[in-house]
Amino acid sequence: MHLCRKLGTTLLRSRITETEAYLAEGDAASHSSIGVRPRNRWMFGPPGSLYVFAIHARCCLNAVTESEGIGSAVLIRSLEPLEGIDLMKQRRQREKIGELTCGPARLCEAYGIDLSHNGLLLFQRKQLWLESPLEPKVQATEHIEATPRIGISKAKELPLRFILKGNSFLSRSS
DNA sequence: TGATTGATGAGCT
DNA sequence: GCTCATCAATCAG
Repeated sequence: MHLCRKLGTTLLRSRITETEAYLAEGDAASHSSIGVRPRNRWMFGPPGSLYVFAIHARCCLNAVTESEGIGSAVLIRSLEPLEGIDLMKQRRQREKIGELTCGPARLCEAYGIDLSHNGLLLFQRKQLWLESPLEPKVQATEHIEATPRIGISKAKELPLRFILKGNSFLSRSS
């Protein structure tokens, strides 16, 4: 899918290349595992809403997946920039395209996403939304692969990170 | 070898 | 329990 963002008069569009799933049950790494708290309450919102959390003075973006009250979401970890690249460079203070949106906190900075976007509904297509591209979603040289998640200390073994293998816009090389 | 990043964890209430 | 930014890991030069 493409992640689209209206920022002033500029349209940002990028292809999602890497995500991680965080489950409602049996997942110690999931923020929802401790129950509803002020910090994580947006993770229990309706499907298609946003859960944005702050970590190390930065933000990370999740899309809530399950029904309201369940507490399951997908962390967007990396993007391949397609449109609005100049604005992303400006926001990130970086010239290299590979440093704009590769990494969960990087893409939030490039897209201007912060805690104020918590609860935003993706399907309302206002500030932030998803679009299904017309061209093939996965190129012939790519395929989706599941790997263990990155940067967590609990439930490391679960294969809940999904990458577009063959695409260079991932949060980590390999 | 220096910079950047980050589903944490120390410290305070 | 909540706030808020460390420093280890990883990557770029």
